[in-house]
Amino acid sequence: MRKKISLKDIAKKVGVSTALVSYVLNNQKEGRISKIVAQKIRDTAKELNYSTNQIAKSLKTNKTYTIGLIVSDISNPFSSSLARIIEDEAAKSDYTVIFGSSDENAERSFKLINVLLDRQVDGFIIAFAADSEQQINYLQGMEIPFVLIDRYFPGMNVSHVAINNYRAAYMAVKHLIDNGNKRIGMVTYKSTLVNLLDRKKGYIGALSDHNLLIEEDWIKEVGIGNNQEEIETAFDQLLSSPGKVEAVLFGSNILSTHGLKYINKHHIKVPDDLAIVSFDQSDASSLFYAPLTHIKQPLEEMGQLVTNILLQVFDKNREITQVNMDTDLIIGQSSLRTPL
Amino acid sequence: MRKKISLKDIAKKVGVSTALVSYVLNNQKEGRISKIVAQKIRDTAKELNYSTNQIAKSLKTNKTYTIGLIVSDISNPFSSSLARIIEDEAAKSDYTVIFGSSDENAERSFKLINVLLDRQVDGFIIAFAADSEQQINYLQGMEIPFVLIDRYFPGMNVSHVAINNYRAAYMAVKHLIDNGNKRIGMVTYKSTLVNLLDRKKGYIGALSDHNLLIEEDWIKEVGIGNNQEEIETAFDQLLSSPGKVEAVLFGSNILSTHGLKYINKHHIKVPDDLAIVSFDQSDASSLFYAPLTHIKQPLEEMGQLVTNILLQVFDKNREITQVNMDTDLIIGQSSLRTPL
DNA sequence: TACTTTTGTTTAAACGATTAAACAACGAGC
DNA sequence: GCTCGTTGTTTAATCGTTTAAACAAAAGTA
Repeated sequence: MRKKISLKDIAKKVGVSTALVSYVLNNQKEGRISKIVAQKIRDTAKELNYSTNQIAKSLKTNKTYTIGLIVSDISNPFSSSLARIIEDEAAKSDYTVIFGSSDENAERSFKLINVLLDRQVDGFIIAFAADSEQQINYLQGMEIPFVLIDRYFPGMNVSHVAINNYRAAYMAVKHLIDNGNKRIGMVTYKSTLVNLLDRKKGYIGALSDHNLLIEEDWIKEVGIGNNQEEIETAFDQLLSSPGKVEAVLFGSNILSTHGLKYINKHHIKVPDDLAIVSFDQSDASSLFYAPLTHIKQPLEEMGQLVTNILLQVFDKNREITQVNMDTDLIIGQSSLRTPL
Repeated sequence: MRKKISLKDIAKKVGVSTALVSYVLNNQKEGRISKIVAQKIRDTAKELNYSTNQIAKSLKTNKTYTIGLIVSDISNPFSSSLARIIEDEAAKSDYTVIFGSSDENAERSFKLINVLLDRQVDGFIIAFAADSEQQINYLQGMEIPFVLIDRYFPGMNVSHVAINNYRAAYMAVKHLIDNGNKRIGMVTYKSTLVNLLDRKKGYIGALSDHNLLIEEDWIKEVGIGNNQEEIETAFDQLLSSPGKVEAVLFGSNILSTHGLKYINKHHIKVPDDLAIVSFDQSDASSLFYAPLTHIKQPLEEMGQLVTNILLQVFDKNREITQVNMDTDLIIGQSSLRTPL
């Protein structure tokens, strides 16, 4: 790689000190610098196509204008959509984003954090895996700014942006109940992540408030690196009489995609044989014959908010902000049983 | 943010110079350094939880171990899958990835490149937008390593990893022809990108080699920031008699997703009323009632290869490597017309 | 005229690492 | 005892910026 033009090069060409060049190019000491020299410096900078070496600048200023983003898996649409929103929002304030995928693995996430710390990121936006409390303590110990996205850890005094999972699940199940379903199951992840537990609680809460049966067997939990197979057995069980469910709530878009595949394969009639509501949708669901009723997360707002909270922390606003946004329930055919 | 431990801190604590600490921690001057002191330095480094300030190291060594990745849109599954593969492959060699989305816009891409250059990335992996020849010249002028992914520009002496688009389209259309289709349309992007033009050429080549009609009106080109609407009118035209097509080739997974939505909405019978083949699939297509026949790009190999080519260039292997990989045609129901 | 201020610019240290070169102490060889 | 080579460590420059402080010259004030 050809060597880049430095302040020194400009200084030499104009015949001044690098300090003066730096002052001019950063618009500092305005009024103290002769207009003629300033203009000459600016012209030469442009002529030589100068641009700052951010590495050097960062070393001096201890600021990299870089945000570390740790998601579960960047190839997952939820993560990548978020990444795009964060990228755009960060760019507005001249920040760039370095990312890494943790695969819901606390150890991997810890490694990533350290790699990014060595690179002196100014702060983090993190979707922590389960059991990451000590990583939170670690980051707090270093006093490095960070904001959680999607996930939250009760009892930990940390900023986060997520949705109101209890309410979302509650509304979804209530909707199913309102539409005549009584035997309602849920397919979710086996996980100790509080956002997922809240979804389960919301599901149970709605059933309980409406005096409906809560059956252990109707809550199916699959592994996080979930495979179609696990979903298949879960469904085999949910749909086998006796104890067959009439409706099911999916805990994520990936789960519902797998579920819909099963449903397609076994020619189950939605919503008449089985009513469905899901957390999030995917491109996939738009192709399902019965448009999917789903909980819609305000991803755009969430991504922008989480970025801006982090930027505010950079500006020394050290308050803790914990936001659990409300979601909309988008009603499609998949949950609207044909009246008899 | 709490100040990080530096070499100086270790040096002071152990009572040696920073140089010695640096040598020890980098395993240099082995055999020259007393084992006792070396051990003491290592212990203290661990005790103080030292880790390198990459920014300082980069400034001195002029190497950031960072790869700039410019994709069309990180929230698009093709890009994000690729990003994940590149992330993993780069991590194996201790590189991190900074990304940006160009939105197929050459100007945006140019800005991104400069932002990443200021951050001293060691090289780029880029899916250039159309009309980016001068950006290629720009990068070559600075002698900064870069490799193109997915896209290529004939006549430019640049490394790239992509697929053999002509062959892929040719095989897809041949498959349709072999299955009895004669009136075959194509839905693609309006673009001067050579990879897309090659797809069109492959489509035309196959038709021509089999002495089939090539109708201008059967090639529908939609804008890149494509919307469902454009696809709808394209399909309205393709499927209106006279001149109705029997089969269609989609130029990308996004296009086919939109197309499948249309097909669902209008209750078109696939493959009997319309046979379909697509470039790439998505989660979406797996939910379509007729499993989608599609051209499968070897994304994993491509991502790994492009990363490794770049890493090789870093190691002063300055050869140009241009790879157009072969694709597989995955045959599903969507193209297999029921024999009469 | 002799000061203080203002204006315009330079000096030099610093950020945290790397690394060639210098240096000191010691043992070996003759 | 003198030189030389080896071993172990330090010195100091450097990467490209930033920035407080110093400085010099010109302008203002009394």
